[in-house]
Amino acid sequence: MYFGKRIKELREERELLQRQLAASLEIDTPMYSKIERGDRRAKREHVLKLAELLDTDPNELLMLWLAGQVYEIIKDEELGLRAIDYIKESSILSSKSGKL
Amino acid sequence: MYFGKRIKELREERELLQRQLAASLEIDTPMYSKIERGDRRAKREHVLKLAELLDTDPNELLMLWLAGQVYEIIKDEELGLRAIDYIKESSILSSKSGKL
DNA sequence: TTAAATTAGCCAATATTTGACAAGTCATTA
DNA sequence: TAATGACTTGTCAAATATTGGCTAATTTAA
Repeated sequence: MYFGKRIKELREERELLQRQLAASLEIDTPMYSKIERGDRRAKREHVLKLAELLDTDPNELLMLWLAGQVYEIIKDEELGLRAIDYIKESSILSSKSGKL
Repeated sequence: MYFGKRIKELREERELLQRQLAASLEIDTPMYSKIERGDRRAKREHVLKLAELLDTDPNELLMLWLAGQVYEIIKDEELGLRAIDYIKESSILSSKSGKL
């Protein structure tokens, strides 16, 4: 499950149209369509707004949105998994102790 | 240990000057300095070239370089670690089975 | 103090991303 | 079949971000 697929799923459950969500996000329908298909990246504010509009957990959407961005970086990289393991190990995120 | 810090370490071990590496990479010294301090991002080709010039494992440098980029995305995000855990779990990387 | 090495700040060139539009497909219905 | 509505595709210019290079400042070492 990835971000675009998830918001499409939720939109269909709520029986909303792309043009309705697009209007709420103040973007045009083609743009929204592209976000749903992963062709364009949603802005952070759009993710939060979508969680509202779709009445769903913003953290779930944010997490999927972030994962998508990280994936974009490592998808073609042999060492991608090792790199994210390395980040986890250095545990700089939770401890706020340093930077990469 | 992060990318910039590591190449600085290696450079000093080899007793090389920034301007020497900069010249080899065909960028100017201030630019190289910024890469070392994490102010600017090295290009992938620069990473490989640096591994050569510093006579070190290219995979180590590439991994650190990737980790730095991933870190840039999640560093200020509460959900950053969950996002990378999610990527690992979905194991789309090794299996090449899908996308986020 | 000098000179070399490194860093900081700025700016223009370049690249990437964004949003908008027009036109297209596809499915449904009159 | 024709028309309508929902969604998608492609293209383009505007807005943003990134890059590289220059000058000047700062730090370091002799």
